[in-house]
Amino acid sequence: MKLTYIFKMLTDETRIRILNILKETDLCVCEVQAILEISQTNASKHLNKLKGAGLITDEKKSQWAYYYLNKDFWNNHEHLYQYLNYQWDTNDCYRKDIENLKEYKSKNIICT
Amino acid sequence: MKLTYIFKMLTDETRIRILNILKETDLCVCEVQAILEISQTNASKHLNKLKGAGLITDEKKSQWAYYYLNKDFWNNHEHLYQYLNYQWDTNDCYRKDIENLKEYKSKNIICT
DNA sequence: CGACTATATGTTCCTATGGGAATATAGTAT
DNA sequence: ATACTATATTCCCATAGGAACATATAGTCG
Repeated sequence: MKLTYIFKMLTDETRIRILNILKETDLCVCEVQAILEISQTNASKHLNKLKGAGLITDEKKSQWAYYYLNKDFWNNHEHLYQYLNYQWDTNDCYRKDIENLKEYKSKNIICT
Repeated sequence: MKLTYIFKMLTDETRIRILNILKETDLCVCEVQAILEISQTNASKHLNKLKGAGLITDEKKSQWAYYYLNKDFWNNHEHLYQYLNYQWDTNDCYRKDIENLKEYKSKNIICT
């Protein structure tokens, strides 16, 4: 895997935000869409891109596609993961997304 | 400084190679050009871009522009630096650039 | 001054990428 | 089968970015 290709995955704000919430828990497309307040197309496309690059994986359960961090990848890129975690922790935007995630989860909403 | 902006700086192979050799020593444009075997325009533009993003700094000495890593930046992005160092160390392409750098320096060439 | 070296910038071309809207596909429920 | 939900994909548009070439600027030397 080319190094520049990995960084390209990280040049989009939406993808960084997706990785941030996926580090907390696995999520399906419509949950990502709701939590980050982005369009379905957008969510699906970015998730697919991250999956293609191996940063995340998915698992289909009936009509849902659950996405989660690809442990193998991040174990092999430990420093990068630490770097991202620091950024996520210290940036209000990303922290807000995590709050949204928790609020959303607390509502026990079934995908609308 | 936006996180995605930093990653954008790292999506170009030439820029990654430049950072790799600059971590060893400061270099002027024509040295970068010679060591990486790229065009003068290319070297200058990428160096300027890295400088604009704060990843490197420069110092003008008569007609030369010496570029070097911006310590302040990399101290604030320690994990990212460690990640890059691991990549540079374990990748033959980058190691070859370092060899070229050392060979070039051993010749005591004055910028041609 | 003119010639030369080092560096920076502008122009053009080409490709890559993100987003929205619409559409397609697939699974579920009735 | 029909309706509905979840997800993926296609088309289109706008923009960004890199490379090459030419040109401009700046400093040095004679």
